This record gives sequence, structure tokens and C-alpha cells, in this order.
Amino acid sequence: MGVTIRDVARSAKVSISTVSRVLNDKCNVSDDKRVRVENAARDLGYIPNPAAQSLHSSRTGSLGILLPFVSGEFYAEFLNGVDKTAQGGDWLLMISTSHNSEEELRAALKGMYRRVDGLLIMAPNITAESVLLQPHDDIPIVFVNTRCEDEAISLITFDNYGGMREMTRHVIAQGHTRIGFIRGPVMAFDAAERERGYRDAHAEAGLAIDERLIVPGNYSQQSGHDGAVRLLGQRERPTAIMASNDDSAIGALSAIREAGLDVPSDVALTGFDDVPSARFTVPPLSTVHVPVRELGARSIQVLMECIQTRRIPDPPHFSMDVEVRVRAST
Amino acid sequence: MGVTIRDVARSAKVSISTVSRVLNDKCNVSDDKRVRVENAARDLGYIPNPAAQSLHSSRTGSLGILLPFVSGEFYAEFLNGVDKTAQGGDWLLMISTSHNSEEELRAALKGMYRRVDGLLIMAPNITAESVLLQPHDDIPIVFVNTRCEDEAISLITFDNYGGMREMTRHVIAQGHTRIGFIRGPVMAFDAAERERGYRDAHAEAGLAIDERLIVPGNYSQQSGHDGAVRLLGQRERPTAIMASNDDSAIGALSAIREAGLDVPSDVALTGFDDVPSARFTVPPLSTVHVPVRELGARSIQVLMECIQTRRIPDPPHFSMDVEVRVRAST
DNA sequence: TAGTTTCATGAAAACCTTTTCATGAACCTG
DNA sequence: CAGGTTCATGAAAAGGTTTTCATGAAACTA
Repeated sequence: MGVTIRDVARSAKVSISTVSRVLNDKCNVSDDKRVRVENAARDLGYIPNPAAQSLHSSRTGSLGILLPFVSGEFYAEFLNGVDKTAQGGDWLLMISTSHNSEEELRAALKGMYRRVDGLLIMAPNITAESVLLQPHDDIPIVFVNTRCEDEAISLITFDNYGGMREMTRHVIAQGHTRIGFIRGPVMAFDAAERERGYRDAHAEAGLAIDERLIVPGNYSQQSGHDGAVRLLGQRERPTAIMASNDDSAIGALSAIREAGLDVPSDVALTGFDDVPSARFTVPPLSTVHVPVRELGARSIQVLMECIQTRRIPDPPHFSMDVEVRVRAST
Repeated sequence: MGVTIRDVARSAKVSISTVSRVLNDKCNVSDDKRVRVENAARDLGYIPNPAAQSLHSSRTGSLGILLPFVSGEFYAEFLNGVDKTAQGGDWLLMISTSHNSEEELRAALKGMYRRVDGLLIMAPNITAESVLLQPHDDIPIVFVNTRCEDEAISLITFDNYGGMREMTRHVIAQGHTRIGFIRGPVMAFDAAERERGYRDAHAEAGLAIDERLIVPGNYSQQSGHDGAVRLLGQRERPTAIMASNDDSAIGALSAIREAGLDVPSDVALTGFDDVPSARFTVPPLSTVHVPVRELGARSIQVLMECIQTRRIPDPPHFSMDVEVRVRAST
């Protein structure tokens, strides 16, 4: 079995209290013994048992990350920011994905009970308030990209609505009046916000929306492809297609080319997220840049601060800036 | 603070031993008390403290996942398979990324000490043997896509060499003789294997390789773009470009189109991995299909079995099948 | 020098479970 | 009915750490 503090104490011929003092406090212990303990610990390769430490301190050194269904570059980027920042603070990450319903999230929350010191939750399909109604540990929780009105809950988000409104303004400014829209997942808060941006920009410009131009999707490439096929098959086909995210835009792009049409001369195309691939489509994709990695980094940053200061940040809600990036697809 | 087994015992008017028995063994306890305990536990919302359980049982219920730098769809897919399978076995995942050097991996290994019951390590830049030379907990370890000769080490991999050899044969069969190759990361085992496949297929066909046709890369879209620019700028430009993975093929595709050339009529293009996007490039990308999600799933499966049976699988090395998928880019 | 303060040190308690052990009571068996 | 089993139950130990408390020695102060 593993080497314990007892082994170190025996080897250094001191009591376990002294060993613990040397390894933690660093005060009130004679140089002689300190050196003996340090040597013994090193020679034996002693590492404190985290379970024992945690039992005593009720601190775990881990952060829980709860995500919805993970796919595509968005999450890889997000996790990158999360992990790098967490490692900087010497935290380990406990990650659990595929939580789309309240049910699943509740189970995950229970599974993480007492195993983590804080939680980062991205739950675009659910409201933050409903998550917190569940019985839960009173550890700090930071929500990301989740619907949340309550100012007592810490939230990091980005402007799904404004980004898509801005992008729609851009497309309208290009002279388009029949603009197709490929929706995101039905239950997703961010998808609804993006659609709202699309609609409001139309209203602003005094453009009526033909509801047939709004087709379903679920953020996947396949759904973007299918959505575009549907839009292009319409009698009076749109001159521009706005996809709810980059993945579905990439799918749409392939459908447009399959139909023998050119982007942007026949059909303009836009995405949302600005994943790395968006710069490498042909033509490069006009999209709404979301600082995904920074989003992950900042979320963890805030969570670490919540844990340290024992209270939620002020202001509790923070929104990252997004920015329209016009490339060759419009 | 949290509700403990004592609280449940007090509330149910029994000893803590009885509570523990009801919640675990389920034997040798009267119906009367069983019901009382169950009700009390439910009403108080009791969840056993994992640290205390772990301290006693020296089991944690967590699996450690150590990955290299994570980016792109490959890892999102892999994690999908991993997480879904782990959840099925009621395990939590402790994930740590960005371990490319022995140094970093050693630190991560130390950080996970006694926090996990098993480890899944993907370390294409290092050998499995060198990782195990580090002092480490004697928990089961499964390596994925890592260089490893030792038959005493459990390994799941896929045929990087054979896949690329097969794909190269396909390209050669199309009549190409000047075939550019965009390398993966210098230290990466899988990248070296893929290059070896490229070379051996040439040798088989009696084709000499012009070393100028092999350019550096690092699996990123940007590096694929840059590599293609370099290849296309050569005096005698290649008629086909094989990228070491799909991401760099996507980058290369954009560079080819920027140069005003057509795929596949001017330049054929291939990738490796078959990430979801590969079907939605224009034209769709010929690539080597790797069952990435299954790879993740199987790896965790094997790890769970190692933990349960307390020994490594027989045979210890397992290779997933890959398959050339010819699409419109060749 | 007597009294007080500082300081290094080890013993022991606490954190929360699970599991072993001991104790009776109720139940058999011959 | 006496001796032996089974069985429900609670007390206590163990798991590895940190922290408090007690102890005694050494260092000060008046």
C-alpha cells in the first residue's frame, strides 16, 4: 500500500504532528527535524492521501464542470481555456457531459456531491434557477451561457442576441431581403436568443419575415446541410442563409455547393461562434466571433474567486463581447 | 455543514452501524429499522461523504484521463465516447489536458495520485514505457494511441501506419506520382507512423520520393494551410496533397482554392481521422476513417475491466480498424 | 533566583465511513 | 430443559490527515 505520514515520521524519528507541521505550516519546528522530515518524505516518495485531507478539511481541490452534449470545436476550445486556467490555480477538473435535461443534471449534481469545491455549469436547455431548486451542496456555482434572471446567481455569458442582430443588420445592409435562418436546438436558450436577434433586426429595418424561411436545426453540420437543402428547394429561394452556429453553416455550405450555387454571389452565408475552421472554409465564413477560450478561462477564474472569497462576484452577471467578423461568404 | 450518518442514525433512533448496513449490505436488519433508516435518509437528503468512503475503501469512483493538447473535433468525439461509457459504469471523470512532455505528464500523474482508480493516458509524444518509469500509484493504466512495445502494458490503438499506406496506395492508383505530404507534429508517434505509411506505399509502387514534397505541420488547420501554400509554390508542384489529419487537410483545402486551383481536378487532397466535418467540406474529403468515439468508448471499457478483474486484458494490445473513405476530393 | 513567557514536541481528538467484534435475545435440537 | 445456533444490534477500531491541547525545557524579566 501507499506510504503514509506514519512511515515518514518513523523514518525521520519524529511524531506525525511534526511531519505534518513541516509539510504544511512551516513554522515552529527545529531545523534539525525539518531537514530529517524533508529528506524522509522525499526518499519515501510521500504524497499525502487526498481523501484523508479532504475528510478533515472538507476541501477537495477539484472543480466540477457540467456540460450539455459536447460536440464540435466549440467545446474543445472551451475546455482548453477551462483546463489551462484551472491548472494555473492547481485545481483538478471533474468533467461530466451530456446533461441536457433537468433530470440528467440533477443526477450529475448528486454524483459530484462533496467531490468538488465548486461547479461550472453550462445548461442552455434549462434555467439556472431550476437547477438551484434541486437540493445541492452549498458550494459556489458559476453558470455559463445559461438562462438566468436571478441576480444572486453568478453568470458568465455572451451576447447571443446582440451578435445575431448585428450580423443580421450586416446581411440586410448588403441588400438581402429574403434571408433564410437555420435554427439551433429547440430548447436551447442561446438558440432562441440568436433567433430573436435575427427577428429584431428585421423589424428594425421594416422587413417582414416569411416564416417559411426559418427552418429547424440542432447546431450539427448535418442539420445545417438539411436546413439549407430545404431552404434552397423553396419556390422563391433566399439570397442569404444565416445559420445559428458555424457547424451548421459548414453543413449549409456543402449543401449550397451541391446545388451548384456559389457563395456569396448566389447565396450569402453566415455562421456564429467563429470556431477555428470558420477561417478555412471556402470561402471563409462571415461569422460572429465568440471568444470561446477566454469564455472558459474567465468562467473558471470567476469560480476560483468565488471559492476563495466565499461570495459571488459583483456584478454577478458578466457578458463577454462578441463581434461580427465579415469574411468572404457575404 | 452536511448531514452525516450520525444525523440519520439519531433521526431513525438506531446506531450508525445499522444505518450503514441498511445503505450498503442490505442484510441482517429488521424491517422496522430498515424502513425507519430509509425514511430518515431520504428526508434528510443524506449522501455519504465520498472522502470518508474513499479513505476507508481506498476506492474513489473516479477515472483519470490524461490527454495531450486538445483541439479540434477529434477530441470532442473522443471525449464523447469516453464520457458516455464511463457514465454507464457510474464512474466520474477527472480530466487533465496539455500533457505533451514527460515533465508535464509526471506532474499530472502526481496530481491524480489516490484521486482515481485507473488512468487512461493518450501521450503520442512519449513512450508508454517512459511514463511508467515514473514513480506512480499501482493503479491500472490503459494507454491510447501511444508508442508502446511492452506487452505487459495495456494499449488501445488504431492503425496509423496501415491507414495512411492504404490511402497512399489509393492516391497512387489514381495515377499521381508527385504527392505532397503535410506532416504532423515532430514528436508525435502517430504522425511518424502515418508518414511511414506514406513512404512505404511509395516504395511498394517503386516510386521515388522527392523529399521537398514533405513539409512540416502540426495537425492544425493553419499549419495545413501553410503547408499547402509551400507545396503549391514549388517549381514542379504536386498533383496531390496528403495531409496528416483532417484539420490540416481543411487548411490545405482553403489554400488550394485561394491559389485558384480546383480539387480534385488540379490537386487531389486527402486527410486522416474522418472527423464529422470531413463530409461537409467542398468537395467532401477523402480520408481515413478512424472510429474515434468507439476508440474512447472501448478504452474506458478496457480500463473498467482492468479495475474490476485486477489484471490487464489478454491480449494486452488492441488495434481498432481504420478504413479508407473515398469521397470527391480524389 | 523565582516567576513568567516562549517554544518545540508528542499525544490525542476530530473528520465520516465501513467493518469487525462482542453482547444478548430468540430460536433450535436432542 | 440445557446447551448450542442463529441473528439483530451497538460499540469500537481503522483508515490518514490536520489541529488542538498538554507538557516540559529553555529562554527571558524583575
